[in-house]
Amino acid sequence: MNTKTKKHQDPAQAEARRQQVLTAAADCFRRRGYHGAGMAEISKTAGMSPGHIYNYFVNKEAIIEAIVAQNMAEMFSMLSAFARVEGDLLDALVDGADHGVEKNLNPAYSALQLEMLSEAARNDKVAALLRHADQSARAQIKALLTGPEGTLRSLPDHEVEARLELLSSVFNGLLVRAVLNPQLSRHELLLALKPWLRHLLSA
Amino acid sequence: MNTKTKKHQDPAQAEARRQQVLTAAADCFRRRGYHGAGMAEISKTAGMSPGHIYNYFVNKEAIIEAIVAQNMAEMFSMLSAFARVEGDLLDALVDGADHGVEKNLNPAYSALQLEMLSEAARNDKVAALLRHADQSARAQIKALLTGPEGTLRSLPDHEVEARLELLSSVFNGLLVRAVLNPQLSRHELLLALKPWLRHLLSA
Amino acid sequence: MNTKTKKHQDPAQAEARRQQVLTAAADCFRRRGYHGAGMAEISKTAGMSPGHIYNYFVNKEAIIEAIVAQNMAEMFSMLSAFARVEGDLLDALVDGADHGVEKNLNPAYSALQLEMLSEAARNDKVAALLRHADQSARAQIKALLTGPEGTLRSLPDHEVEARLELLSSVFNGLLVRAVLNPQLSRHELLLALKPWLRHLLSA
Amino acid sequence: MNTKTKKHQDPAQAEARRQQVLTAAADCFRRRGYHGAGMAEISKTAGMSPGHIYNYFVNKEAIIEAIVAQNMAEMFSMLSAFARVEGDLLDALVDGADHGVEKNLNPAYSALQLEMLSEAARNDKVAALLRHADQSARAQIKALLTGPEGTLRSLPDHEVEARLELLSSVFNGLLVRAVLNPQLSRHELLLALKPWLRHLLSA
DNA sequence: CATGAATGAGGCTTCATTCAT
DNA sequence: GATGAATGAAGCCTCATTCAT
Repeated sequence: MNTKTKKHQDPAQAEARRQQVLTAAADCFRRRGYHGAGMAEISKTAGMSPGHIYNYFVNKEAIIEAIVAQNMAEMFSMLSAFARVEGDLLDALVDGADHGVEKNLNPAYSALQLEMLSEAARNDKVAALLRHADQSARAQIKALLTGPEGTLRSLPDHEVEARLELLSSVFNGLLVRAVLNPQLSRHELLLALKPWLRHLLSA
Repeated sequence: MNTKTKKHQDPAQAEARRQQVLTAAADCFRRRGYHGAGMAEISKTAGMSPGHIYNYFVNKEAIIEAIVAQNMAEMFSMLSAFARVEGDLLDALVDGADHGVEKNLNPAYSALQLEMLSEAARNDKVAALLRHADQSARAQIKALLTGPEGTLRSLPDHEVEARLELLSSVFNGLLVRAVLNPQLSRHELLLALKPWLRHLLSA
Repeated sequence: MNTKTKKHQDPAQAEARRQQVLTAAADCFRRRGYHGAGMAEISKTAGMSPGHIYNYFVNKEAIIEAIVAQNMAEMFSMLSAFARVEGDLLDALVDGADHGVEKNLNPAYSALQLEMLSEAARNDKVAALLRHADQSARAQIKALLTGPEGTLRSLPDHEVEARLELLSSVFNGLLVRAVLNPQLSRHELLLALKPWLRHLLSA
Repeated sequence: MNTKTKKHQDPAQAEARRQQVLTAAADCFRRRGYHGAGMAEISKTAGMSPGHIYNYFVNKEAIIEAIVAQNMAEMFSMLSAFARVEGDLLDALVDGADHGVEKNLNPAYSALQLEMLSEAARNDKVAALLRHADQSARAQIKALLTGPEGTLRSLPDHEVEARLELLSSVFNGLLVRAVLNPQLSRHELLLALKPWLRHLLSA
């Protein structure tokens, strides 16, 4: 519903402009934080006037909401890929860890994600979006693991839930690790992570 | 060096005042976030005038730095307790998970911690403090686990490091889970967490 | 001179467009006030693009000026009607009070009129137009009343002027009453007004 | 309730500051209109920083509301004076016309009043205040005129109401006359007004 | 003629910080 | 030590106006 606040004559170009703003804003939020980044800076980064941004977003808040929504969509499509995987699901998931670690440890990604998380503490809309994204992601993985060929199909629900929570916790934790230990070696972490992951995702 | 920027006549009372501010500020930051909390609110919560706060802190920034430093000290003393534990260290650590989960899932704690983490992304001083705290904590646990009676004393260093990193990641991740899944059942999480923890901390 | 700042190919259509804008603008000014109404809203109401309005008016200010000028013309033609009246002039004037009361108490008319009056306090052009309109109107009535068959033809000029001023005052005051007492009963007001009016317009 | 948004240590000085702002704002509103006057100009006129104004008024709107309220109070106390008059009430009222004419024809007073009236068209709070003031004023006069010694005590209510409405209309109309005919001679107007007034206020 | 995307100055308001008392 | 009145820079946002198409 946010995507079409105003009707634009050329929706394609309008969408491009919207993206310009989102990209610029994400960049600014990473560098200065949500509160630290001013609309002036965002507009300069986006290569457009401050006033014009308001043709695409009603608010500064609407911008971070759109970024959250976009992140949500990306994660969704990433997870959907597993549903279409050929061969062993478990292997695919464990192999996917490489990508997950890389992504979450990326300082830019981590910074923006933490920014949104702390904004969630005082902005209910952002919180709701993030929670919805998280819940959907967990639901998707759960469906895979408890489906007809899922490795956890025989486990009681609460056990599955707890494991997913643990899984989420580790990957979410990497966002924090990216800040607290930037030198962290991805390689050695994965060496310890993968066996545990395989264990966690098996009955 | 921050503690004594100016000489106070009665250092004891001065320290008490400082604490008043820190407690009040931490409270406000939790509720409103670092940027959301104003000096006016902090000063009212602390029961002192806004102007007076500047006798103890040069900046609003200096306040959050002091809070970070304080958190560091607390974590330190908590970990030190394990060094003095009687009986099996592994049992003690695994049992300590209850407390760790409870603490990190606490919304107020989580909110403040995330606030500091995202502040770290753009405030080097805060980042340095947090990293130092994190490193010290890991070093302390590492010392316990690789000491003469440590369960991991026979493992290669990089393996120990990776496991500690994983351990940190899970607990740090709980800060995020507190936001994304506030209904999360501590009990069931612990049921899944403890066996894994025991495994991680054993050779 | 405002009407033809730029040459338009088809003057007839140009004039129609101008009217579209004036009608739309008057409507918006009534509902939102001069400052409250934006060019965007006016252009939408007028069914034309914001940019295009500037082909007919150099300014937003020019629009309200044109509205004032138009009002002036309307009042002129209304008063001219009395000059052509058959039968007793006094009766015609007193009967005209119905229409005058109705018009001035109309909230939409009153709102726009007050808007223009307060704009006049700081916009000399608007002030000049309004004064010219007022003066012309009074001159017209004066001519009627002091003409060969006028009821006031024997009174000294200053007395006539004072009575006209009083007359104007009452009707102008209705604009204010429309705001301050919207429930005001036209009927009962007229009952008290008409005798006085007849008295005022007789020697 | 507006008077005490925040507690001030020295209420006397606080009230003085409030008055400074009100006086300055009324001045600016007269010269530039409510929308035309910026907080910057008001603050400069009031001899205080823009930010500080917000210690006394939550809003720009609250300022005009306070001005309206103040006007209301003034009118109240003026009318109350008639209640305590010795001698003939009718004479007192008719004599009071001098003051009423002088006041309403004053360009500064008229400008501000018209500003508030047109603001009332789109600001319900302002409208409510103005209507309340007007109603109270009429009620006060009505009480005098229909009291035990009132000249209109024998008239039916609707007749009294209509006459008061007419009375209000004439004086309100002077606000408009001040704009439309600034040269208007007070003296000659009064000559025509007073007899009519005496007639209107007698049975 | 007509559009509407784009501009950017300026408006209201907040808030960390200072300083006279 | 302690206050809180006062500051003013900076933030978000609006809107009259322009101009490429």
